[in-house]
Amino acid sequence: MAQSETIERILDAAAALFSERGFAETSLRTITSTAGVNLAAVNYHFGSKKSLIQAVFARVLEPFCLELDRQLDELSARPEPLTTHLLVECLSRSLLISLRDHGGKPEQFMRLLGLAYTQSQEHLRQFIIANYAPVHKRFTGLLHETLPHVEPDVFYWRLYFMLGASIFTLASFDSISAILKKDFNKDSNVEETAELLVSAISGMFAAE
Amino acid sequence: MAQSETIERILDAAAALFSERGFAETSLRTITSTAGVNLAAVNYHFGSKKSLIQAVFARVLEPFCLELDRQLDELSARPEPLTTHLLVECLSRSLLISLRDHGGKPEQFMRLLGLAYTQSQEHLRQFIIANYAPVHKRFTGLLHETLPHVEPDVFYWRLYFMLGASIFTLASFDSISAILKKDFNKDSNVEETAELLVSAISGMFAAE
DNA sequence: TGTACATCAGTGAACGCGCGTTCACTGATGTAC
DNA sequence: TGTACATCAGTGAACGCGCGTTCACTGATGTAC
Repeated sequence: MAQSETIERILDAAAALFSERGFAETSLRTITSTAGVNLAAVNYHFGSKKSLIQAVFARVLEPFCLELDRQLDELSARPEPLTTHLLVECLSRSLLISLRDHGGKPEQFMRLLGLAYTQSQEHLRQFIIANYAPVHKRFTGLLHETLPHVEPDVFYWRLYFMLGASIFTLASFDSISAILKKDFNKDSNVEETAELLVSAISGMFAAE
Repeated sequence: MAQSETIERILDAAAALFSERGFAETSLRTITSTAGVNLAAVNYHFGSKKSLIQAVFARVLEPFCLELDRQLDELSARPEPLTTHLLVECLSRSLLISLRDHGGKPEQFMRLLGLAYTQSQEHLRQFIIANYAPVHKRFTGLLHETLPHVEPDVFYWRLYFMLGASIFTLASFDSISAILKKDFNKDSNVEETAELLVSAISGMFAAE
């Protein structure tokens, strides 16, 4: 039996449409007609719309977490001590590399991540926590070690500041860069913006 | 004719439900049954669901922008020069004061603001820009004057970093503070968190 | 003061529509003998 | 090699349901004369 393309086509269309409009605003009919497959194919392959949403996230989070784990191995093997800036840079690099290697777009990834947090998708939050907690714990543990003077609760809040700044900005990357082009005739790209984010976030962690 | 309570009851219920679930996930039936009014009352008083969404935002943005304008007047009247920290603090204070004076909740306000940016509500973004651009321009203009060494495009990105960190964190305030209570037995309140935000954001603007 | 009318907030029931899901079915491919 | 059957990706049409909106209507209050 020839390997089916249908599943990949559905996932591609769903990722693009979810990230643009959100989950509730995207119907299975829009997804399947965009993907050029039959309406019933989603329920045939994934069982339900909820499971499709989770599958979209798994496909994008899996490579990212593997890459981050690998990059953290490399960084930890170095002789010199870790710094806040090195670790934040490592996080950013892992994201960009894993997306580049799997044909993903950072804007789309970040919009999806933002949706997971802001739309009421309790099943999705639990799915993400259940599957990707270990590498999350590893990263935040290492990062906190570089900031021994920062209290645990303040550190925790700043993690969310970092997450919010990153998700919000890269999720709106297209519209913000369009404004920059219009107002300042300045071209932007995701890599440079990620560098600005890394600097700003490092400054934020070092505050006070 | 006795002043009708219906409109206020609808706005209260809609603000609470929208901020918890998003726009598409909140039906007019849920809103009207929560408010204890007739289903048709929304279309009678507001004309459509879209207009109701805009009315919810107007009720919360109006007092905030007035307060911010007032606070900026006060700040500008002082003899000493403005600083980044003073301005960010002023923004935070205006938000908290305007909400306190009008019975609003910062978490709800921020979740709504987050929805406006992340859910595909073009009509809403245009409505907000059309109505509240002047005070936005005034604030960002003053803030940029305190950072003469920061290029316009970098400044613009950092504005979004600030916005993202604030919206994302305060929108999830309840769940984050629940985790802090559980893991570190630490009680949080919005005012203290806002102070942490102001410090972190000032550090972020001062980075590099 | 009394009456006829206008105004308007609010109502109950129904409308058509798009939604996620289901189901009986098709047809190509793989497997057992 | 040939045949019967199993497997499974994919299909077309229909299902019931909840949605936003509409509409004819009610009843209380305000206004003109």
